[in-house]
Amino acid sequence: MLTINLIRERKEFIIERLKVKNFKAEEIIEKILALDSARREIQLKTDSMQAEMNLISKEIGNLMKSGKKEEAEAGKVKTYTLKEDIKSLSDKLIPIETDLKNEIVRLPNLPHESVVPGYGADDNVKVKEGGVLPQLPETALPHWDLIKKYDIIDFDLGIKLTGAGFPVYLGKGAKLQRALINFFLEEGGKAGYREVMPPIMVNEDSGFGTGQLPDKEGQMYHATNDNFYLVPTAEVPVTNIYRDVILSAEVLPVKNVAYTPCFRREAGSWGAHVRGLNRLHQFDKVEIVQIAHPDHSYQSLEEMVSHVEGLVSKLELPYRILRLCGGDMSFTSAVTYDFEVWSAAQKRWLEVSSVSNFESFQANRLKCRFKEKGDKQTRLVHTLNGSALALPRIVAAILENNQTGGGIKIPKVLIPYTGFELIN
RNA sequence: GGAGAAAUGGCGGAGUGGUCGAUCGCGGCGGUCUUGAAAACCGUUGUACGGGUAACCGUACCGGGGGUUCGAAUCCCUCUUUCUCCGCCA
Repeated sequence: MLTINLIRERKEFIIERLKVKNFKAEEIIEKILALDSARREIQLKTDSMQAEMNLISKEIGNLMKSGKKEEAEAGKVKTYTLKEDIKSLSDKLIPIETDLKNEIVRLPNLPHESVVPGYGADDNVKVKEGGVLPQLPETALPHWDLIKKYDIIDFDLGIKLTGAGFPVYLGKGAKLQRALINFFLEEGGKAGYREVMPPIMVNEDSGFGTGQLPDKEGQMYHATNDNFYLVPTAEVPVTNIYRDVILSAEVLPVKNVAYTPCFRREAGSWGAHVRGLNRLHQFDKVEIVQIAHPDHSYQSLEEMVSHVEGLVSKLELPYRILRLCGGDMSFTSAVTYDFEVWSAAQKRWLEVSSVSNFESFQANRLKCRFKEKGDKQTRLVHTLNGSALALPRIVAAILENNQTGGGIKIPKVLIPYTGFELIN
């Protein structure tokens, strides 16, 4: 959520910037500014009426004390109409404030000045490519055939237990999941992230804080009896730790890493290119989250990108890093880097990580602020997060890229975690 | 799930209708003293919105929401959370 001050002061700038995200902001901004000035006008009136009211009440108190009952009664009479006026004015204020918030929430985050305009994946900018593309024989199998061959993931069983998109990991398949989770958490710890194990259901306030609610309501599983949402990513509970919190500047950046299963309804668009592990309703992910000083958040972003790069290269997966164009970025992001790994049998790049700086956009919703030592004013922090990493497509790439006649080779760094070198 | 008690500033803890944004203690910050530190002493100490170039001023906030009253931290209703006891339970 953009701050009202920014909208007031830099209207034209916002409109220009949002064009990069192909978002037409003029109309909403005009509406916001009109509501905002209406709000201030009413508040000014109610505040001064309230001040008068407080004054009269004090006088009545004093008169009562000194026994001047009649004068006190006269004072009371004065308040009756004043009280009614205040009530009717503040009743007007409520819908204005609601409308104002509803409108502000519709504005996406401003893309950073370095973000290029564009409409989709084709306009993204390749920043870097690493690793070696494996040469597989013509007989190489896609991962959905490999998992059947070695009996390590069962989709049909998942359909029986729950539904499509809820795979059951078996034997070495399950151990591989656990190994990857542990590997990612350990690497996060080495990079200075505190490990967090959060709840995987969150309340409405948390959903709002990170921007899933109200817009993306349909993308989350909703436990309606208790009004809880299954988390679509650990970003939600972990970032919300800092909702309504004022940090002191010395503790920044705050770095947390968390593993959670992730639940996404992802209505529509199921077909050939989302076969196997390419898209699931439930999957595992390790997420890194930073709360940063606004002056240093881009340093944090670069650090996170190189952390993720370290992970994919340690797993010996060919990868490329993209900077998303305006049109392909999320609503809340200011800058996003996507990581893709090469899936050799599908002959496709698969997105395995998205690392973003949200600047103060989430912080403003979260009311997460910090204070400089000796400073009276609070300022909004910057929040950042990134997958480090999401498991299913990493598994798909490992399975496909490392297949041999004798089985699937486990990347060296993972062997201490899996306890085996080969899936056969 | 049932019965009872409670929720106050960073923390502890007063305050049961009027000058209370809130006594006091601890902590934090600034200072005096000291070669330095500690101790002692003095001062200071929340957030948001609005007005003002600023100094500053106004308003709101005592778990959340609503009500009674000229006036609510204090009374009433409701929700949430915590604690104690009982029940159930991995």
